[in-house]
Amino acid sequence: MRGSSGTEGSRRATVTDVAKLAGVSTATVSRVLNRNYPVAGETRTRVEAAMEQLGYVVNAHARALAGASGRTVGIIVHDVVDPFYAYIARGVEQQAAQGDRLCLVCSTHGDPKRELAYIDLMHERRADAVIVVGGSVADRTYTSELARRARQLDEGGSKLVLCGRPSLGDRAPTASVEYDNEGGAFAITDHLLTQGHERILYLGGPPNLSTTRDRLAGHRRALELRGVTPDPRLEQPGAFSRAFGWRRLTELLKEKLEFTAVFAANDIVAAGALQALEEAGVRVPQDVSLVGYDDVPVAQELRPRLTTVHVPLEEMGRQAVRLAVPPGEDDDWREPMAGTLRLGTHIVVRDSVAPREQKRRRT
Amino acid sequence: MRGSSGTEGSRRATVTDVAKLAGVSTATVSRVLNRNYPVAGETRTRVEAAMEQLGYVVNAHARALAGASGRTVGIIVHDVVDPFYAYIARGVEQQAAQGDRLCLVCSTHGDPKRELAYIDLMHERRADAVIVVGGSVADRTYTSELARRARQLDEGGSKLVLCGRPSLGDRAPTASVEYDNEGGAFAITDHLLTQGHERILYLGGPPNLSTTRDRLAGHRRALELRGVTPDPRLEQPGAFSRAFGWRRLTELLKEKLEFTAVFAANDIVAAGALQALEEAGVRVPQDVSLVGYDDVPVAQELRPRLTTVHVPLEEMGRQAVRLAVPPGEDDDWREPMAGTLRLGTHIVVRDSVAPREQKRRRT
DNA sequence: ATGAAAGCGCTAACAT
DNA sequence: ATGTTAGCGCTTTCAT
Repeated sequence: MRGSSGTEGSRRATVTDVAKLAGVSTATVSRVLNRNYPVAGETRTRVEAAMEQLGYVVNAHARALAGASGRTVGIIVHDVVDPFYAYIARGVEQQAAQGDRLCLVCSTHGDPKRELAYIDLMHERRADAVIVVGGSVADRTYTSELARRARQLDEGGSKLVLCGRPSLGDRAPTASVEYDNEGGAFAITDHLLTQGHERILYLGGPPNLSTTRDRLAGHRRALELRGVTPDPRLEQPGAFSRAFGWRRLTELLKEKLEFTAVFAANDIVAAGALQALEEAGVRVPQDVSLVGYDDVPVAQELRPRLTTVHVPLEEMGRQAVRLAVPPGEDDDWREPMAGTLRLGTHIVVRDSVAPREQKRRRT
Repeated sequence: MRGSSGTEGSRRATVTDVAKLAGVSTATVSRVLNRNYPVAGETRTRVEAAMEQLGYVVNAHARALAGASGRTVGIIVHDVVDPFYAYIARGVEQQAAQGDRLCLVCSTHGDPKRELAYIDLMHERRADAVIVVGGSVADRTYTSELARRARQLDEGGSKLVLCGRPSLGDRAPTASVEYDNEGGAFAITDHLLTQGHERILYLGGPPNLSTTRDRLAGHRRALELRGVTPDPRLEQPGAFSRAFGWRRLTELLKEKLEFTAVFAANDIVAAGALQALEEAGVRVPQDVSLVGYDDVPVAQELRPRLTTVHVPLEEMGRQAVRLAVPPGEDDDWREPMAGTLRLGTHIVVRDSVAPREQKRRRT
């Protein structure tokens, strides 16, 4: 077998090779490639045969350099295996594919520096859009760096899209897809309140992340509205991980902190919390009620099935792409959609919440 | 704010602009960009200042066209939200990032035609490696199309990597990372057999997929070795979805099919099966034992916690990249690793299997 | 240490 | 309908 490792023999075929073999000009080859211009049927056949014979594969770099779009959208997440991000990524990918685009995907693992670096990398690739997903840290220099990139991208005709985080305001030309994070938190805390719970432990989520701040804000607003005085001990942010949920709650249980319900910052944290409760012999929901956030599939696998807030993850991903690139099949340049979008959330009631009255073991 | 939408005003800055502003040649700009060649400190500073001032962002397409690698690896999965693929993707991404590469990711949703089309798209992008993940269908023309692409890629100095599927043999120049699929299935069926189960229902997995065939093969081998006659009614492939697991098992239960254990084709199917069992009032593991495959996180959330086969997903992803591109930090061209790799699997015993003797409700 | 110039493979005017 | 040609933005000999 030939060419078993790159450096020898047959160079890749180019339009010139194809043109030569087919006895036409490179322009003609380009035309059959792009089906944009009339080409005689017989010529087309000849060119296609030549391509086939040469195993010709068009060079997207050359094409992009010559003026065409790179047909790429970039997406930057914390972690591709986290279902929150995975579902958004799925929406992005789906919508991108519909516009005949490929996705560049990368993970920052929560490091804002990496996020900025990846934006640059994607800009270098001339992505049509760069979508940064998930909460952002509240940090002056980070924010202004981000804004700077938004401007750079925009000047080059690309778009920075914020997905699931607050807009940068008019400080920068971005599109953004948000969801009613605060509202969802309000609603589910209210749900707990309605069931008679007042000592609600808020557990998990990086304290500096916009996501956490918004959820916490909704939580507090609900508390206030019912005249429940917030207890700082009951606010225990930390991380968005199962391990954190388990560990912190285990400690808290050991410390005999009093609460009748747990509001986990997301479903993953809830899974960890549930394990901690289970191990401590605390029954859910009879002894303690538990809710999560996001409504990712694991919520349905937990026992009891988790009451949580549904977030339209996949839809957010799709909209993020729509906001930045023309949705049509072909290359038509009808302007992309609006500049900012806010999707709704709603609570999904399952089996992890019970009225406070049923409890016996805790206050 | 300027340039709010592409088509107007300031074109993107190029090396030429930078060179002009810094009062040097484009060659010099290129040199400071790549840090490959000596450049006077003072010159470098001046060039960097110019870049900063112009908001210069190098064009990766031009760079790639001029001969550099595109620093991209492509990965093709069935679905990015399926944890089996997500974890492999994570490994790929991680290893790619280590080599300073970005990942192109796309989903076929199980359609081989799309898979082939995506390979082409990635080839057009001149990806250093194209990694196709997951089982493959047994289809003559598909296989030869795949082989053809492997050859094309190889001639161009890229590599097609098969991850989690059988190699194409010497029909084509590919690298491949497999895992002991058959062995894992053998082991877990044997585990069931050891507990006294003989009527084991194999549930789920597309029948035409290599993954299913291998798992089923291991399952049958274990059965044979113990002299258990296989009952065709007990082999119920179908799909790799929770919905399938639930639906099919619900039907089977209704038909009073007799079995004392269920071997779900993967953990997701197991989740569906567990729900069906639960709804039918069948206790797991007292009445029926249940096992899965893959050992993805949901296995630990199910109640009872699922006994399953661990597959080194992330590691597979990492190795897939190593096989195709030089692992080093920098561009050194020490040859990539071996051509084919087979990783081990092992069973993880949790709480979803009990000895047959304990049962009362079913034979 | 730096500059000049020749491409890399393709597309898009502009001719014919 | 098809051919000619001039770039796109960068890297890279080859000079100096």
